[in-house]
Amino acid sequence: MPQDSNEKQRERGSGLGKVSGKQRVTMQDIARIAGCSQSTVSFVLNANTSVKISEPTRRRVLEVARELGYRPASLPGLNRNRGRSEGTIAFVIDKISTSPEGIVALDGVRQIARNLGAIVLVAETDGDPMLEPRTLEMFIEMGVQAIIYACIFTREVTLPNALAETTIPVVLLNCYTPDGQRPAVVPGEIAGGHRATAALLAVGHRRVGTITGEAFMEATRDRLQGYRNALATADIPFAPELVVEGDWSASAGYRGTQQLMAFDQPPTAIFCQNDRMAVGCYEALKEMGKRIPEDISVVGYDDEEIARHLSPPLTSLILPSRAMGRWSVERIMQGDTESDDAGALVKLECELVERDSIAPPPEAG
Amino acid sequence: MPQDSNEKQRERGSGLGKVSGKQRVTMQDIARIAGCSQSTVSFVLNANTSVKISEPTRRRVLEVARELGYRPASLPGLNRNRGRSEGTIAFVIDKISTSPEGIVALDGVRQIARNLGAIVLVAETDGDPMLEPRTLEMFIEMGVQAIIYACIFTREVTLPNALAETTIPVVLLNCYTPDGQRPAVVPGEIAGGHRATAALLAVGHRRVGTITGEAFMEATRDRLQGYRNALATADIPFAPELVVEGDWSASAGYRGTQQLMAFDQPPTAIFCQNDRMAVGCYEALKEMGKRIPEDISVVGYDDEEIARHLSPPLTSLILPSRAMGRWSVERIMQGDTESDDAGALVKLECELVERDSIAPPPEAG
DNA sequence: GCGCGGTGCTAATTCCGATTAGCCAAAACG
DNA sequence: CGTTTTGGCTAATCGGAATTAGCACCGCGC
Repeated sequence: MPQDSNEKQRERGSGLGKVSGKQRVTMQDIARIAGCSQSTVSFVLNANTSVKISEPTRRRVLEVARELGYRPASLPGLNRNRGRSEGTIAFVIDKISTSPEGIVALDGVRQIARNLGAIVLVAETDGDPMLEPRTLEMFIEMGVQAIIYACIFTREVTLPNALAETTIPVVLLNCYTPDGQRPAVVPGEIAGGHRATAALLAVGHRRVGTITGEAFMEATRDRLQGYRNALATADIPFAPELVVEGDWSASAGYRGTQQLMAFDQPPTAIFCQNDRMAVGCYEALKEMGKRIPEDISVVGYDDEEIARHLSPPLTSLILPSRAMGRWSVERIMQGDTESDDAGALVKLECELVERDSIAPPPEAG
Repeated sequence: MPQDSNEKQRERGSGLGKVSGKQRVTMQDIARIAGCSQSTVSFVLNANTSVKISEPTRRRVLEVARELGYRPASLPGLNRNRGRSEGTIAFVIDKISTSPEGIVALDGVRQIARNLGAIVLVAETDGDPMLEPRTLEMFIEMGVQAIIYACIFTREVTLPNALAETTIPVVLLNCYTPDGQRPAVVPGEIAGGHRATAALLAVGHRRVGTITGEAFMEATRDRLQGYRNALATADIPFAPELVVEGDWSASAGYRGTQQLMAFDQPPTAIFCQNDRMAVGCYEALKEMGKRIPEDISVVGYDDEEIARHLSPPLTSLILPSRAMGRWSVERIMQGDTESDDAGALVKLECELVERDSIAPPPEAG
């Protein structure tokens, strides 16, 4: 009876477009569009090596699968009723235990997720080349709603295959891809370096030293860039000798400070590009009998717990970890509706926390 | 052919008992044992109301399903090869961000899990009465291999339903049930309090004050118990006035110390039941012009980061968080083979870290 | 004693996706 | 030039679970 068949078709087809498209995307659908059999789709999607699939076919299948937003329908027939891992967001990070930032970012994620009733699943991969893909694949198979891929150090990453190929929303936190394949958030380090330096310039300092992190790290480059920008803005020529390379450690701060203070014209302020180095800086200055901030001003970066407990309390910049976490979730949610400019790299501001380690330079009164 | 059928049965049945029983438990299996059809099992397990099932049948099915440890086999054909969430351990904790212990415990878990190639999934529930069960159920449905249920404060818990009912291994970390339904690890706080006090008694102190946490907390009770035991062991009568109730905060340590030192016969040593209170204790003592450890000895507890940075460095006790994490995973693994004494409550030792805050009492020379 | 409806269940079907076996054509080989 | 190999793919089938349709039985009113 043709009418029956028509009716069935209509029923099936009606969900096309938006309307929460009743029908799940199945391997059959992909096969039809990609012009191959369901089996082939199965092989491709499972990367089953027991059967060879040509590269073009493989790609076509992958392409279509992505376009249709295929997901293993997860369960056999259960697809429709039980939403296994619906409402869950995966937070995958390389290292979470070593520094507080990861945890703070996670906290931001959880705050927002909580409001939405979403469960946040966390996995730490140590950047392990075996563990990480396995973890990501597992999350995807599991059917999480979105993945937040975070790095403990701000850096460029090549998107893991699993993430490059998946159709579920992915947000990069504290890392980004060169081609902006996925939305990403990082701290505005250049602006931060600028702000830290400007805070010193604002009260009259003209010779501002800085102790950087390791040269190869982006945070170092960017914070230094901000430092230079601030000097330029204030029409102060950049003096290379006032830049000392450190390695984020307290002892590097100690040595760097000694080096800076040994000049005939030592700086009247030091911008330590993280708080741990500021600790070493404090120590060196106190050994020299210098008072902070009367004799010399200091600014840190990262606003770690210790900044509050130094004497005097250290002016520092807050890494927007929590805000990045929040942004990620918000981005995921809005992505549901408007997912056009997928590849925007967003930078969030590093706020300045003014404490008592800055004062006008001695001469400037 | 009866032989064939026999063979098949043998094949199926062979996995009974240990031997990792190849075959997954299917609805068919449940149906056979419960004496009904697969459909019926499906209806019962999905609480599908479109078909009526009598209460006795329903219960029988549920019972059998529980006994066999039924799990939705998850995927359609995937059952055999791909272990979706096989090799994953769920770590569910109430609060992880607020204090380092949770993270350290997690780290211990991950260390061991890593060696086994297992992925650790973390979820923080805030102890939320809605979120927690949802999270646990999700993990169970997801098919994780085991669940570690952790609390940030040592305490007795009533096992969430999801955990009480599930057949997958569950370990309690830093909490336990009164009836020992599941294996559990907690720190040996009584022994710890004993050890802290004994360290003071060993160098000659006879009047040892202590500042406790909040009275309702188990850690407080146990550490105090250890303190009393140590006194008793050294044949020193317990003096109630030397016990001051605090609340774990630095200011409680400060006030408690003032209170203790106001006696005609002030103590020559103070056991602060956590490091934060020891910070307040140090402060109070310094204000009074007392030297540590020459005039008065101090012991902390928890060995937080700050203990190392006090002046003089504080002798403290390490919470065995990492060890508890490790123990949990090991327990899970051995549970595969020998799962008899399920309900053992294991206490792990709190190690004493000797630094420079203990010396013999002034008079005792 | 006969339809009638409800309860409790099952047989049969269906769905998604994995897997096996094997087809076909092009490449390599003799 | 015929034969074997092998790369690339599909048809057919299978398995777990949901679902539809409907069967058997029981009590009930007439």
